[in-house]
Amino acid sequence: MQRAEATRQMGTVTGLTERQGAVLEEALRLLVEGGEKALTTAGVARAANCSKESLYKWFGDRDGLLSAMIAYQASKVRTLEVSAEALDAAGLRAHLVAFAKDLLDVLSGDVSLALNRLAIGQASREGSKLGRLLQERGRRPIGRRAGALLEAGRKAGLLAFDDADEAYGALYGLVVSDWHLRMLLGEDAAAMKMDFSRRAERAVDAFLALHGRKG
Amino acid sequence: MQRAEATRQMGTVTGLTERQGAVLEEALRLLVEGGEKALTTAGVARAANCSKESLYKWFGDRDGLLSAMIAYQASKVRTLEVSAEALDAAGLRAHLVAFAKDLLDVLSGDVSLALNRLAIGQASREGSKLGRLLQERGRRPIGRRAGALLEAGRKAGLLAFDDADEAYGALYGLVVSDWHLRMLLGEDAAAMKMDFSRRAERAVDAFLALHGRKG
DNA sequence: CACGAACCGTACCGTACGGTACTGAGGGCA
DNA sequence: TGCCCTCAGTACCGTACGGTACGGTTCGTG
Repeated sequence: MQRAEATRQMGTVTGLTERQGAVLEEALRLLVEGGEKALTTAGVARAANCSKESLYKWFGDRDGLLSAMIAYQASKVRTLEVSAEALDAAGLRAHLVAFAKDLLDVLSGDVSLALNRLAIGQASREGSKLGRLLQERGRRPIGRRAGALLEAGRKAGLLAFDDADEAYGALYGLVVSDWHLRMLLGEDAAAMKMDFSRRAERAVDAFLALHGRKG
Repeated sequence: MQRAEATRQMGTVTGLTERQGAVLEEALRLLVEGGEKALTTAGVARAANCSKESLYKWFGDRDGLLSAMIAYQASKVRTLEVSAEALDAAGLRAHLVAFAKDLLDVLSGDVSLALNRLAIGQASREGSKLGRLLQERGRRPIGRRAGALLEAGRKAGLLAFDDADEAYGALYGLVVSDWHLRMLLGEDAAAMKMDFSRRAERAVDAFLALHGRKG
């Protein structure tokens, strides 16, 4: 029974057993608490009550463990798809504000910050494998959600822009500005976190002033 | 004579001898080439033809060396002050575009990216001492230059905004968007670097559409 | 010339990490 | 019952790094 439970797959996507997911969970906890330096193979094994040998069997080597952590975390964050309902101006604004607030919440999350720091720290060597993984699994889904929303807004005659990527870039910049970098550099996220809603609304209003039709 | 030259101060600000500056230069080169992993005390000593003992005498410990590298690099980047001449609309736009292009150039520079990666990698532990140093020495001078420019634009009746910080945040976001993070994650900067001028102009035009007076 | 300060080169030490090998226990399966 | 597979726990190895100590050299100074 215990054996069967351990072998059962977590989800069809990840290809990990529940046991392995629990190990990755512990690894993420260690990373959030102490940074990359605290993420040693012996430490993960101890924290997760497993042997180093199992770690190497499951994930290959330390880099494999790091990649698995990113993939695992990305698999947990599900971006809700925008409903294709008919949009009016107020609905579009509400959707944009919700998107902006979600974006700020995700970027300021402990795990997100820790994984971004990890990938950035490794970006100089090894062809930035982790960086690409983080981009594909973390950033691109968010961009797709925003892209669909912007496209829907244009189809409904509420937005005007030539290049969807450029419009999304403007929205992203207005929402995030340099906050992400400042949080990555260690500025207290809690102090900045106040009033994400207000910030999201101001940014969306500015974006609509740029790309909204008939104000 | 050679001794006297070695003792001469580089600049009144840094408090470093030329020899020490040359050592930091080599350390920065190593950091840019191989990332933090390549920045070992033995490696710096070998590359700079100095002894590890001297390194520890001059900079205290490894963290002191890292801090000195940031301070040294910041002392080299001098932000040209905006001339307080009378501004017209075209002049303001030109100044803003120049600022935006400088900002993109600085952020995409090899040394800047390497130092940001270094500080971000260390942000989790030690209270992010390097991160704060990088903010104070690197980011704040740039912000002051932009702030002065925006204030001059408002005084000349060319710009309208309530909060200068918020206006600067919008300008920064429109110019940089997520490019800085993507470069930090290892995305090829050279491929993105094309057409910084064009990007700066589009961003400034958007900013002026938001905060410019009489368009 | 003699003394001392600064410094280079190198050898050295303790430690910590990544990765491997071994042992023993528990449970599925015939 | 006996076999086998998996895994936890631990001991082990090689390496690499931060930091320290020492011998030898150069150069300024009295």
